[in-house]
Amino acid sequence: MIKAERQQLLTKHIANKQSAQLKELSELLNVSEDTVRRDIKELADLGIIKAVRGGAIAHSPVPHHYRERENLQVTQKEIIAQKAVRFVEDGQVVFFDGGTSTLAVAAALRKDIQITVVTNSFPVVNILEDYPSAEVIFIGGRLNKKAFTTFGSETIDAIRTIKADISFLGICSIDLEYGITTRDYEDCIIKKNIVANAKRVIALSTINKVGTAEPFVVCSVNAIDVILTDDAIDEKTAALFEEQGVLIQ
Amino acid sequence: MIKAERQQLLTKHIANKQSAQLKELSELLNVSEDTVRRDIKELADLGIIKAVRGGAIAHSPVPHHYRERENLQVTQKEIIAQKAVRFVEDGQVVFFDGGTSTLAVAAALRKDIQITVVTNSFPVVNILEDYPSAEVIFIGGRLNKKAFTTFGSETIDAIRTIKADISFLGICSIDLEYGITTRDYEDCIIKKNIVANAKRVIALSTINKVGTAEPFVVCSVNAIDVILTDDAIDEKTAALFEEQGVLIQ
DNA sequence: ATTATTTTTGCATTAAATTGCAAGTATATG
DNA sequence: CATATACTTGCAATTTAATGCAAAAATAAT
Repeated sequence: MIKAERQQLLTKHIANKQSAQLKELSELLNVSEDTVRRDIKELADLGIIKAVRGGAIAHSPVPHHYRERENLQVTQKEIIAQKAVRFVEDGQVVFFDGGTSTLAVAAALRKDIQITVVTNSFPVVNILEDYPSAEVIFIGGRLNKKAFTTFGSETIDAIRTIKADISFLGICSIDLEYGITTRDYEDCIIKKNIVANAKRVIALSTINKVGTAEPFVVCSVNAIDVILTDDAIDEKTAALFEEQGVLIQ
Repeated sequence: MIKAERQQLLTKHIANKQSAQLKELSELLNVSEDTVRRDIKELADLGIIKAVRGGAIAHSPVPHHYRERENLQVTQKEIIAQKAVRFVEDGQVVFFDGGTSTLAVAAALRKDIQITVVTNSFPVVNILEDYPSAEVIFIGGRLNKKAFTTFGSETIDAIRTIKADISFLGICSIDLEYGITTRDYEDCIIKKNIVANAKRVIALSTINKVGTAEPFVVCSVNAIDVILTDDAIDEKTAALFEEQGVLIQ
């Protein structure tokens, strides 16, 4: 049996049984437990199943709570957030996109800030509940249970009626040639409308997302006003971004 | 059985039974009480269940910060909620007003229910995030940081565009003569529009709210289809309500 | 076809995690 | 206060994971 075939079988088995042990898989696939372990690791790296001690389990369909994922790259996001809050001034209308980067920015705002926040992200609202002087406008729509945001035509319509002073945009991928791109279609449409309706767009991107591209195009690089990253970008690339009229920090 | 599988089982068991003791879990999972204790600790650290002396209990479906007001009348609200869920059927569009009574109803829905929920209440969304088959439409607007709901003209506009099969209305005060009334003006406007746009209005009221009145009038009693209370109402009053075409339970 | 190169696989060794037990400590309950 | 119950801690036995290495298989190059 070829490796790919074996891994397909393994995946299917996990999908049916929800979980499986090394020994059981080793017997089923007629290979050593080491090989099963390696297969599991490969499939887990691709996000297809989840490797656990003793075997593998199916990926949980819905995350328990969005706070779980908040822990990824906390320090990098903190760096970006500190850069970002300097752009926010009292009296402004500020839009927060979904995602953990923008969430970190919201959490980094000083408690007494007097701004109007517009968002379609439930986690952002959770943070800002405790900010007495921040007026919060929530953009309604259909609930995305994975991202904890709203989406759909109502959301789009609402975004179009508000022209924010600053819009913080969480970035999936950004590239000089391809612009800003996302993996998710609905997310792309939302971001497109955010960009189109903001006076100033500030994109938040960890350095490893720079120079990558995804299927759905949000906008070209020159539609962005500022890009904030967690680390210094090499001078050559920085110059190329600045040629496009983008401030990169 | 591998650890991950065992912990999944434990989680499920707690979710069903709401609580469990060490011995019981030890027998169910065929491991020592020490191991159960360690599993509980791990799951508790992830926030999935809550460890207590002697075993574990389910996390309250309502997040902590919403719970301040929940202290009072939990059992009464549970009684109302159990009455309420019987009115909900798969395929319906159901509106949930803000407030703890309606929240209790949302929490009492069975996990696999297939309905479309419309609400302007953040706590309701928090509950329904874990309901895989429930489509959730959130009504946007300005954030009310005390009630954790949205309000304002956008909210009203959105409510007007949706005609729910059932609307659950949390009641401040209800009286045969004065009808349904509230203390808060904005809340009154919201409720007014909910009542005007629902096919069937189910009002939720603890018995002590019957026969009281507040400044702002939502609607007269005959605009309500059903009133659910936590205790039997005296027959004379009940008859008077039923004269107005209201089913009272 | 033959050789070289890469990939895959299984095994041995080492490192790490899990588990149950026991002794001591803390907490509840009458 | 006394007693029972539950919790903590350390430890040893067992299981599982990671790593390096060599043989086998597959693939590419000649």
